[in-house]
Amino acid sequence: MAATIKDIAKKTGLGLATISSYINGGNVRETNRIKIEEAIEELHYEINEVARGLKTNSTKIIGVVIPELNNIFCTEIITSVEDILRNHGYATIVCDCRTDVELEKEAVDFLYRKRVDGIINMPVNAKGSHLRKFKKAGKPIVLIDRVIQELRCDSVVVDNRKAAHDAVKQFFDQGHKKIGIIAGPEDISTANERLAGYMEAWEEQGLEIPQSLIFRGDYTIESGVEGLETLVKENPDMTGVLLSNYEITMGAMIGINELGINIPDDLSVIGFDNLSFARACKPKLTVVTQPTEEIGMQVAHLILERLEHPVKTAGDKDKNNENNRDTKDENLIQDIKLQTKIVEGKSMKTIKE
Amino acid sequence: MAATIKDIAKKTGLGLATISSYINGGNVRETNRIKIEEAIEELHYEINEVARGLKTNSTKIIGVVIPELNNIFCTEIITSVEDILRNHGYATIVCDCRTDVELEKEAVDFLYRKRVDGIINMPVNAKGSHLRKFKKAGKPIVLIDRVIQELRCDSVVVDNRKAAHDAVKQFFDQGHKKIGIIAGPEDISTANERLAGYMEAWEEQGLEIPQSLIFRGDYTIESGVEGLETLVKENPDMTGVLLSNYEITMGAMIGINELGINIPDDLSVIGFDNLSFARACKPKLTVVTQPTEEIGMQVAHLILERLEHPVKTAGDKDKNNENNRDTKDENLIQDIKLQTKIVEGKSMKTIKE
DNA sequence: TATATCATCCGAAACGTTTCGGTTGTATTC
DNA sequence: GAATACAACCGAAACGTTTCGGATGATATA
Repeated sequence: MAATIKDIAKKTGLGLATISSYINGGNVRETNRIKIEEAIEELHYEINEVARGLKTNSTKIIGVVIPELNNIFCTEIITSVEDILRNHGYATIVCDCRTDVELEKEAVDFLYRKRVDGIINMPVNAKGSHLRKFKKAGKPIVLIDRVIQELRCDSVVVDNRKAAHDAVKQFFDQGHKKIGIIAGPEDISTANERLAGYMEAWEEQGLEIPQSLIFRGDYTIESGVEGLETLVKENPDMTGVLLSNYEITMGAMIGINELGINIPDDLSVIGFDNLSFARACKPKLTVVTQPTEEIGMQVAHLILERLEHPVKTAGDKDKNNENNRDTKDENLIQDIKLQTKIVEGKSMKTIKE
Repeated sequence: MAATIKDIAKKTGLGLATISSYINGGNVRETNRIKIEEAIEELHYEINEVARGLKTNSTKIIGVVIPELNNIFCTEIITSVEDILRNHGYATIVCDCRTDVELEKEAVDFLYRKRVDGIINMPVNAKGSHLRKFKKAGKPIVLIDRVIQELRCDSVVVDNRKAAHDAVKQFFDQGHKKIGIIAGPEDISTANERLAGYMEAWEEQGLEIPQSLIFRGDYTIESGVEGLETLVKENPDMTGVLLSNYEITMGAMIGINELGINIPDDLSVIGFDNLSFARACKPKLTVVTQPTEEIGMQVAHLILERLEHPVKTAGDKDKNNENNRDTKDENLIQDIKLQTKIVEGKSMKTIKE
């Protein structure tokens, strides 16, 4: 049906190899160049990337597996990643796995069968078995936002512990004593790190944390609503609360709205991410923001680097470095950690002694 | 490197065709089944979809081209589409074209070269030349949200005119007289339809619209901020405003916040989309909501239908129906139009006579 | 003019599947 | 036990590229 390189060869009277060479940037005689271009135009020839991929054993596609497409933190990063990869000739297949481990594995397997050249993953949890195929095949893997202990590979994360610590410290500095947190689920490392930062700030004050001030949500809007209502009910004396991701922040604002709580007079809050949302809240929210665009840039550059200088797999090593096996790889691994910052709003009250 | 069907054949002593048949659900003797499965396990065989795609001339991939990944309206729809397609054995490649016509064309061309089986597009503007290749190749196209006049193909849209009309009518019903709108850009059909609905409601009242009440934004947060500030400044007597998409709604809320305007006492508003955001606003916003999940479902089913019963291209027709050319196709085309609904909040004031 | 150099061109083989048409072997029927 | 039916099996060709090694022709050099 569609025109092939053979049709072009036939039409121009040239050989297959010549057409192929021309298409891939090779030189041909001027008269032939014209003939080829005319034939391409006339037959509506378009290169068949499937065939090319089979032959070259590289698809120029990077797989991206994220827990949720419908999540601004993810999409901001992906937008940034895509931009850079596209400018380097790579396309992306984005797979949303609905925060489901099964679907995540399916997505990774699917991408493997599609023979993508590398994979970028914001993992659902801290296990990494689903990525083993890629590791074994020597194809680059870059993790976003969450690291996987059992799988050594490049990653880009933010300093979650410090982010939460600094936010909670700000509460203490402003004279707050009862500071709550709506944390994320236990199987997500960022959630645990943020909770750890929260605890660390308490420890610095030499204070014991009342357990009732910690609510474990699951990074959803609903858990934000529920968390806020629970915390407020169980801690009538709570004066501040840290909302540990964007969905929880939004959920908490809904709860605050419905309960008729006044910010910052009744309660001070520090939210997370999405500056536009923070500005649209009344009063404007103080939030911790993550450098999503920067994350995307780092991720993209990391994987491009690996695509050009692949890490040797164990099988490739020659006799010389049989002893220091893997050490080279290990040394090459890059763990990039970026810093968050706090953008001041009007949701924080200063409590006088 | 990676194991192939040949390796399995060699290892099991069976023929190539047998392995292939087994992989595709064919029957083999029980003893052979075990041998094959063992070999697959041992050699870590994974089917090569690139090779399969070349041979079968079908990739089981649907391309999705949208103006912006970083847009909740888009991602909600895609999430829903993806879910259904995946359950029918199709994967998706999502391309964000940054609301740029050039990039949109590049994305479509890219997907064509990748030989995707069909394409779903939320077009940047009303021209459709970028999709011609797919039309010509007889591959299904489904448009979302915006129709393209010159290109007859399936589409799923919402009744934008009625959506805006009903919202504005509600303002009039509540006694408002000076009702503004922050509209979208002129080259996007939904923006024009919503503006038309706004005008229609005015006409029903037999009133002339002061031009100063109409602000043309571009569907971004920034234009929402700017639009609100402009409208308020130029129309001190404006009592209500319709915000014609989610970004504009958020932007307007930022503007309202910064100007210290009280809702609904100083100004009543009706926003668009994203119910969670509406609930998080203070007071809770009244919004027009679009059925994103339903849109996604319809889109997915439409393209699945077409994949199974492809429309005949002009070239395929035989002599018998040479006269009624294309009529069959035309009749088959489905334009699905869905309705929005208004979710009441507390951002609307009733004005007494 | 003869030789060397170099750009351009070429066909065949290969990538890993699916599929066609045909062969083998087992079970069923008479 | 022969004839029949049918499931299971098989190799070769094909899908549309890239690439290898070599052939051809034009130009520069002697």
